[in-house]
Amino acid sequence: MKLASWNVNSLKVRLEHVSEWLTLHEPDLLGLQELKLTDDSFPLAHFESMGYGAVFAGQKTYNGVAILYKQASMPKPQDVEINLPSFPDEQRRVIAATFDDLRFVSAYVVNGSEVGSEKFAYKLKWLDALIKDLADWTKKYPDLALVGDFNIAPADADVYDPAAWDEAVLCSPEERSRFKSLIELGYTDAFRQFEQAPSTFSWWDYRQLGFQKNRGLRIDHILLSQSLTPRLTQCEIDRIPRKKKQPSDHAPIWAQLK
DNA sequence: ATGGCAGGTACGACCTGA
Repeated sequence: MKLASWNVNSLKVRLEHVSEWLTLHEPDLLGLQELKLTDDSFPLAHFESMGYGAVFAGQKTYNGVAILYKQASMPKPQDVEINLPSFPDEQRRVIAATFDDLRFVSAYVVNGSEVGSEKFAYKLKWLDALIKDLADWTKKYPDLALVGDFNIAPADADVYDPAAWDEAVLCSPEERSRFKSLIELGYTDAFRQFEQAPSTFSWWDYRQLGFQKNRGLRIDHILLSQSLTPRLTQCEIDRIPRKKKQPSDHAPIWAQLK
């Protein structure tokens, strides 16, 4: 089974890229973030014509998350949940669904703007709620995959210039300690279970040739619960879509489970 | 310290992203 995640930065603009990637990789489950569209504009019929079903939670202009599932291999999603149960929010940042015994969560963690800002405080509170709710979910659903844009680079190895990003947003000790709390619930950072090329990132700034110079961060992750981890056989970040014309600033990440 | 690039909203200029 192949699980994947991609922050598409507008599904409307990226629909062709997503469709090409689905055709090429045929993931069983794909979590999407930053749809930037309302539910009435979600291209459900298009995905269905490609053999994918979807559950989604969008809003105007910002945020928005979805789960695509391959209809040939996956049952209909059960117990669809939107947002964090312990954090009522207008912003659509989480969608979760169960496929057989697998709980799959697609999350778009708050960016946080700048360390010390109001948005940063909101990010930390949001992450505290995620830690609490993930603990509860894990009891209920032992086989759980949490995928998405975490907006946290867990370690200096996940940053092109750790000195320049020292204690900056996405890299601060407050954010990293919360990422660690997620891991300490028994989760595995799937990407780090394998030997990886140094300086492998999942996001690059559009400006100043960020991608061409590989000035990036690894902030998109696939976390697997303890019972799921032994099934993990491969995890890759796919840079190819980032090379296309009019790309998302994020690359997709995928994991293979046996 | 600032701005640079991109998308959305809405049609000028600003907000947000990371």
